[in-house]
Amino acid sequence: MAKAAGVSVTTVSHALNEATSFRVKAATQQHVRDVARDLGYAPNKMASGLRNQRSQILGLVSDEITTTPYAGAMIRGAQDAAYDRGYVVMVVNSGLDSELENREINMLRQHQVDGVVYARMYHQSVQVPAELEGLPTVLLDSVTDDKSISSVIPDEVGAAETAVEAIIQAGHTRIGMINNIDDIPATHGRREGFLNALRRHGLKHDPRHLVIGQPETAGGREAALGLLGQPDRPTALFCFSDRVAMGAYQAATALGLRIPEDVSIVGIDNLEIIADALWPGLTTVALPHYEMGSWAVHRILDDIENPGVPAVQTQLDCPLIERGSLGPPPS
Amino acid sequence: MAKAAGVSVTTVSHALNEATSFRVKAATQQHVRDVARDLGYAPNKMASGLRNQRSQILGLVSDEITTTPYAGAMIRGAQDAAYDRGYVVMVVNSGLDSELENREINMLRQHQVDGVVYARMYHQSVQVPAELEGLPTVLLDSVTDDKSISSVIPDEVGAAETAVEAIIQAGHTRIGMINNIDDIPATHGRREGFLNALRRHGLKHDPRHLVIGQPETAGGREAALGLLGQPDRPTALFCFSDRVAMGAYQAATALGLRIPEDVSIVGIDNLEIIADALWPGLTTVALPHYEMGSWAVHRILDDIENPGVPAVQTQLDCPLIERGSLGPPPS
DNA sequence: TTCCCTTTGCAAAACGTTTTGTATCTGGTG
DNA sequence: CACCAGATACAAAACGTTTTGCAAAGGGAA
Repeated sequence: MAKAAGVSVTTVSHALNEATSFRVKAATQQHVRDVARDLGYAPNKMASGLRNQRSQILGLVSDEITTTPYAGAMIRGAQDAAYDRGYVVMVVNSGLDSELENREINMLRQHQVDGVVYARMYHQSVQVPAELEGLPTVLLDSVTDDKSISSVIPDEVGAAETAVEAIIQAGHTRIGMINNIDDIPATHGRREGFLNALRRHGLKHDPRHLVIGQPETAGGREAALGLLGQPDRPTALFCFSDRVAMGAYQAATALGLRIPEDVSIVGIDNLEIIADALWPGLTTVALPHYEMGSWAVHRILDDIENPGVPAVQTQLDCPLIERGSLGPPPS
Repeated sequence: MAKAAGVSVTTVSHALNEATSFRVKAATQQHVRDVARDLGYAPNKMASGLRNQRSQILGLVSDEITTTPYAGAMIRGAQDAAYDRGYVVMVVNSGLDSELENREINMLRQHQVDGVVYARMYHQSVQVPAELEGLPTVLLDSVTDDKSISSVIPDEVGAAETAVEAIIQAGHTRIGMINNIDDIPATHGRREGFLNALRRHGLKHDPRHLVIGQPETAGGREAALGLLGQPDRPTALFCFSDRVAMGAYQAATALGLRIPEDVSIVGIDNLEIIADALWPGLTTVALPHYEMGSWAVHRILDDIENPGVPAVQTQLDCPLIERGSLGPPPS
């Protein structure tokens, strides 16, 4: 490249780097750039990274990427954000094998990643592996006790409030909830949001209308069969997730109840492949996977470019996505 | 590191690299390794990559990663394979914007990736971008005219044959198919497999029982409503995809038909989130996304380590996954 | 003309490896 | 004792950048 343009490598570097281009005559700069374009020349990041002690690579380590459809949105959010700021993302996933996870983090370190996004596929509390010590780290869809580490999660309470507010606005007063049986943040947050919304509108909470089940379709089906089988059944069901809501659909169908004429159903996730496929479409609250991925990367780059900015724990909003499963209560 | 062990960097390199360790006394080698372990030292891949002209990084460029749940399995298959062979994967995706795609490929080049897996999220025919010229490339879930490029796709014909064979084994003779309306390889391959299986068993093909629709749940629902509404309705339905099959479930339910007692349904995809959630579970043929991702990476590494091996176009088998939607025909 | 300042370009060092060539030491052989 | 071969360790070069310091050239003022 240098010889092609007939100048020294120094000059090439100066000409190509905005910051130092004052060191070279405008005409020379133009010439160098022209030659570079003609040759399809682009600087070798391994060399510049070596010299600058900065690889412009971010690591993304996640757990089970396979079985969940959320992974795509998070990874894409992260990758888009990285691209916008001139970085690139190395993805690594290790299932639940922490031995493997450590070795993979070690590989990322060998590649001199400038920071790591430590992601979970559903909101949970984690222990940051010691291997990440000393590397800028941001938690994605997870939190930890150490408040010096930034994190981003969905606003679980707010999500549930949004869903239940919409149900109340539609006119319902007997509202049931099918919650998750697992002891995870989403379970508690969504329960709290559900109760908040009821309280805010002075609606009495009937404990028999709040049931728990396995957070899959089968669990939702069973729970909904119980809930909708009662004589004073709820006229609307707020479901822990879209998969649970799908079970509620099945239960309603089995009981001969039409949606939303006889019973309204609202979920959480906005899992398009399910929410769009149900008939009628499922009104639900979206979890901001893309946005969280993007936020995490921006945060880590802020940290890298400006070390020492204080850590922040964020919750992102969850918007209501209306399809057709929420209507007025039967009269 | 060198000074910590009290030897030269040369010796460190030789001691740590299996291949050249004969150059150093066994005792010294052990000592160097001990010190390295204590220090948590690991060689800088940017430096070794620069020296070796080999980054040990693979690029994975894909289209819409967001909206499809297949992405996770393909990426994980690729990443696992890469890890096993000491490589790491940079993921990049560009939607349908080929301008952006080119810039992202360019970034991969700057990072000196040793090869690129060019992936699509559903089986299709592609044009390999000129930017990849000169880089080892393998197509994942896609093919192109250029036979010098290796590729891996699902065996569409075989997948359909597997599904329809199973239906025939269960005793059905009047079998319908809901195919995709789009002109893509999967459409043609699955149609061919359907007809092959019928022919092989001497079953007459009734053209009215082969219909097409949008490849989503709504399309499947409409098509199935038509198919199952006829007096001489098929006793089993082979659906283009699991999403279409879900529509068929809805149609069957609407018509008061039980699955599988009144009508059997078989899909393609093994999209767990749907196939597991349907009630009863959907018997379907799995598309080997994980395996394809893995195959693509192994292929590209074979090519890198042993340049000049001839290209190969592969089709991977698609196994039947039995759940509960296939039974004997009503008597 | 002389001096000095500014502009423009280059040489050299450094980043952390790997590899090649060479020096030193050891021990065995003639 | 002299010599040589093998074993072992090190120095130096190279990979492709960025950055710093320096030199050459150009131009203005005295």
